[in-house]
Amino acid sequence: MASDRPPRPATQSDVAREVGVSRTLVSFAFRGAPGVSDETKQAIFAAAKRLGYRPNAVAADLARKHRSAVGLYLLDIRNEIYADILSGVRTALSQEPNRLILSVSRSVDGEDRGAVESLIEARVGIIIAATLLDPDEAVHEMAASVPLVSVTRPVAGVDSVYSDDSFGARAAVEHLLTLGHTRIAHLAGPAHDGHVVRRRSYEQAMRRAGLVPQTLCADDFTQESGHRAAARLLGQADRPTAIFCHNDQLALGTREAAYAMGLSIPRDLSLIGYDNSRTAGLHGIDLTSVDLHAARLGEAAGQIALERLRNPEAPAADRRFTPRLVVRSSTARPA
Amino acid sequence: MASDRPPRPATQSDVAREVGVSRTLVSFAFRGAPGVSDETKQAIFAAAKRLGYRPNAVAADLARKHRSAVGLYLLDIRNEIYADILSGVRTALSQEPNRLILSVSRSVDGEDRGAVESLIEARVGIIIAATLLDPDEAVHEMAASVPLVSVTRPVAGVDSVYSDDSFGARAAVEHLLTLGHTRIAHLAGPAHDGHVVRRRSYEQAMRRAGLVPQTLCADDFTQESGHRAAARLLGQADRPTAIFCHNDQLALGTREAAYAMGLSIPRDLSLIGYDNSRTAGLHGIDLTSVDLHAARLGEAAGQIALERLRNPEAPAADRRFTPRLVVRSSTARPA
DNA sequence: TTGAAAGCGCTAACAC
DNA sequence: GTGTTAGCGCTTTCAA
Repeated sequence: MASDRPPRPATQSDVAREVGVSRTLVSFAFRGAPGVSDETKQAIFAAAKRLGYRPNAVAADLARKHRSAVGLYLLDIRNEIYADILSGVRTALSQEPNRLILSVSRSVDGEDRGAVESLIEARVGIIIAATLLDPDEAVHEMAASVPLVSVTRPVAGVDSVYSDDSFGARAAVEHLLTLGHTRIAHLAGPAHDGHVVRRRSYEQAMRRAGLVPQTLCADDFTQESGHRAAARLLGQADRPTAIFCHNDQLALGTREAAYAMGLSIPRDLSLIGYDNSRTAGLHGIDLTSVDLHAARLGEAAGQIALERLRNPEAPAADRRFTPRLVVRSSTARPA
Repeated sequence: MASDRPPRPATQSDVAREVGVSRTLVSFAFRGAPGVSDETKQAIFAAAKRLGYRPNAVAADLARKHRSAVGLYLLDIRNEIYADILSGVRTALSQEPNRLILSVSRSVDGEDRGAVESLIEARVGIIIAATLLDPDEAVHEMAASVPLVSVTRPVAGVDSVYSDDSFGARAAVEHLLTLGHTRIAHLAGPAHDGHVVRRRSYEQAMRRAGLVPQTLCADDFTQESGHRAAARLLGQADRPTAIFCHNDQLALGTREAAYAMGLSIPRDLSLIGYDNSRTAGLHGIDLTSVDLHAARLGEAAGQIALERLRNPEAPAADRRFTPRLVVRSSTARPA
């Protein structure tokens, strides 16, 4: 109800006046700083409650010299790995008092400086960014304004926490090769800096096996784009017997496209995704996928962020995790 | 690189000094306010760029009288409907300059005042909350500190945007009744205020049909909880032939539990979810589900928030949408 | 243990 | 079109 809301929210001064102490003490009391007697504290909290006082984080942030808030940028809220990364970051920060400010990209198809800018303007002390699609120079530019931890993508000279995409992609392709596939296509996302590792690794593995790589780029990383792109790929005369997709969403889209064309998985088409999302493991989906341990990446990123806040001059961290191929029944020998 | 970062970020004053004008003009220029000559504007932007100036949103927020930021609280980042709600809210706000501040609950199992508090402390002008699990009084308390729009849950006297859960649940149960089921169980989430509508509606529909309702509450709204609860339910001697779940995640967990016990869907068990998430529509999942049009709820909530900001005294909005049962192949006549 | 006072970087009257 | 000025609510020395 709008009507019974006070016109002006209570401030520290109001509480101080009510109790008959100075603002300083109220400030100390609320931050749990030492030097306030227990009685005073009680009186302050009681008065605060009476007045409906809420600390103003905006004002506190402004007054504080040291910026300790952590900004977290997430590329795609519909992709589970970002939820996992968020959990991981929270785990890492849970013991610390740092505030976490979230920023989710509004474009699924590429660079979104706006979302990161808003974090910079919110004056966070450090930004954890998962996943940056911007060109390397742009990332360096951002990192010049505020410390940055890049998650899922290594950037030279910038704190980076990522999974070995080269290893993951190779494992996927080799799995298909071992099964006897030769017409293996790759469904990539749009080609952004730092997002071509899986693709390059796929292409290398193919060439090393004496095969011709065929890469198709989807418009973005969503299931819908995957569906569209896969429809093209599968409509070809000499269609591939296996497709390795940049992520699970593209793979799920591919799967729908295949079924829509009357193809069966894995009989007519073997399929591999990347992320090992919950959906991939569902009965009836059983999608072979590469697990990049997103929650662990997030946790590591959170720890690195805290260290960076403590020590701005330390050399850039570079933490690489090894992914794991999870084989399910979406892959089999070619017919 | 940490080393080439300036110790103190540039401020409006720095830019003003560099250009040789007053801070006011810099402020006006950056906000696009009228009254700054084009030349001056150019000079200001050039200087800002040179100095690496970034507006400080924290300071701006503090100085501004009128709070226009919109805070969005999301209960569960892993549930697609919240991503849909976010999209909808963004659509509604896209024409307006209001900043959107996100807050995601850290507990999936219940009330999370902390996440809402942080929004209050961030001094947002209004909070859009999806979904509040707190008791009614608690919601009223929050709404006393800051205008609130409750999404997916109607709260008397508070702006509410929701879907007709009673209708949705009835449609689900009636679908199962029509198919000939009599042992229909309901898998609910934990019983929170405002989250018993689907359950009550289920129970009513059952009684009306002369049947005995059997409701089981999962620990929270996740797939894992659904799995656990369903395992109990399906382990019974006289197990149900159909289960209507509070949401898709619980339904997917139920599905896994069923398959793990060697049951087949829909042959041995008919299953209905709620949310009509993307996963529900995948080939091989084909989950019958109730679509509550989350994106539309989000958009309506965004619009209502903007109106409330303009007119604090207007009577509380109450916008109810009608859901739609989407029948797929997870439901069939009992064996 | 407490208080006074000087900002933090910006906005928004208001005056020129 | 441009400048002056008084805060916004809080933190944080520094003194008492």
